[in-house]
Amino acid sequence: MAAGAWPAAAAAARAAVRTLGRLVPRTHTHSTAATTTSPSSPAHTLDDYNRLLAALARDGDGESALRVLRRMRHGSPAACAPTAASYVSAMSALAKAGRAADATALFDDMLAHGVAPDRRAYSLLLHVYSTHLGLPAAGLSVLHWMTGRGVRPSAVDYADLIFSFCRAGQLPDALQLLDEMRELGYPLTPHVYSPILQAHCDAADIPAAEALIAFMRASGGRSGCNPDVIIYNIYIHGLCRVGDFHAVQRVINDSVWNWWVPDAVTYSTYVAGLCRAGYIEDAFRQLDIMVAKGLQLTVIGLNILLDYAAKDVDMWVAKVVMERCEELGFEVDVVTYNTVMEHFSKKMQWLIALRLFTDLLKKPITPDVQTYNILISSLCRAGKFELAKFVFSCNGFVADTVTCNILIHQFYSAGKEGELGFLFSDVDAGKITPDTITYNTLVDCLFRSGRRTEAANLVRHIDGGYPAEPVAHLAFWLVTSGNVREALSLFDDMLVKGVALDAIVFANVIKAFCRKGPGECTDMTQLCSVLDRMLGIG
DNA sequence: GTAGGGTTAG
Repeated sequence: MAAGAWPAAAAAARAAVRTLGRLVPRTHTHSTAATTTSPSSPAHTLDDYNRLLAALARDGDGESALRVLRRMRHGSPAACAPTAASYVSAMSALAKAGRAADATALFDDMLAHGVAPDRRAYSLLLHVYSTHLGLPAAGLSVLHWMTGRGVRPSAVDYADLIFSFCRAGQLPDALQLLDEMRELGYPLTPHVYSPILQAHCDAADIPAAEALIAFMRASGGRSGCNPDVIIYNIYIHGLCRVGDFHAVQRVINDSVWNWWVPDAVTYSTYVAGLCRAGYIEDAFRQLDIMVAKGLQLTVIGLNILLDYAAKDVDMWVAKVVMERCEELGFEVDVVTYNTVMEHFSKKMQWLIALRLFTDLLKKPITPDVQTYNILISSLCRAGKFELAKFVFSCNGFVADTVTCNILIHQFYSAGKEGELGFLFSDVDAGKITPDTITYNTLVDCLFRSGRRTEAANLVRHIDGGYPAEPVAHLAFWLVTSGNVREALSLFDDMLVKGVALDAIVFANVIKAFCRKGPGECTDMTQLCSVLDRMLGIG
């Protein structure tokens, strides 16, 4: 699907660029010449621009879309002023490029340039607010706004909002919109109901899920909203989560009477649920049943099965099952390899993990960052630090924060922190951005290797000073190592700098005191006085 | 609109 769409989009973009190449002035200095040579057909030119923008939207190339838009505004001929359609494409390109906030800014830009938004523009703005930015309330105000301006929202707009309210945990708002849709005569499809059902299932509220499905069935006749296979799959997943496998079996048994046919996802969900609950044998039994029905386990189902089979039964099962799946022509993807490699890595079987990695390279599967991180972690755990460094420096591998965290932890644990230069040079160059876990790990490592002052200095300077989690780690270590006075002066210093003590710091101080050993009474007294000082009441 | 994977914690 995606594989076909991309070349098509790229071809469309290329075609549009070719067309524009003839019509658009190449540089501003030659604009006069270009204007004279180009046929003066502004309508045609605008159409070409919009076709180009549409192609860029499909490609998610926000930067180029903005460039094209600028060119339309400032380049000549002036007749190419962007229309609502141009803005919609550019917004869509930005949203696809992960620049949702820029997309909403572009909508304002459109208004500022006196271009009236059309229905698509409103819908896209609503979509970006609700789905991309996770701000359903803002999306809802777009809905009211467009309604007020006489633009009737589509059923998709409502579905967008319902989905986004559900995801934000605001179920009552979603239900209210559903009512509104019904009152206004919009068609209610399973698509609209599914996020609501999902929300009930996520909350393990099975009675509510059942009520919703019963309601759909009851209203099914005329408006044609019988629950479909996806609805039942969501429900079955919910039943699996609460461990009611009898109900799962019943729902599947009753499927014929309820006009739906269980598919590969139904059974994969069932099998995965059984695995998660520890019923591995039942899982394999259902696997047989589904295969007998001509259904294949989906990749995701397979990956979950492998995950749990390896954990609970025997790690060799994972490798055998995976090889068997490949023989049977089941789809196997990078996650499958990562899952199995991780198990062998955790069991200290670095050679097998490495072997799986080389197998993967021979297949049309591309390893991702996680694959490399699992491999690096596995090699470090086995003490193969040179090999880990080699993998790190392999062509085509781009290390991320997790790589960094793994390496710091493992090299410090082995007393090899002196060899981390290769990593820190990438961090300094801005190729890798440290996160909270990086700093927590560094604090732990520095402290354990006896570099207490360095740990304290680090915490004082990162992220503008004293971020909560690293402070909590430092406090834990100071207390457990008996340096309570240093912990107190750390808190004093934070107070002076106006940094409040996060709850997690309190939690860690208490944990540290409780762990210090059997001298509970004296410790408890000291703990109380430390807490008083922290609260500023001592 | 349906299931899945990597790092720290003493």
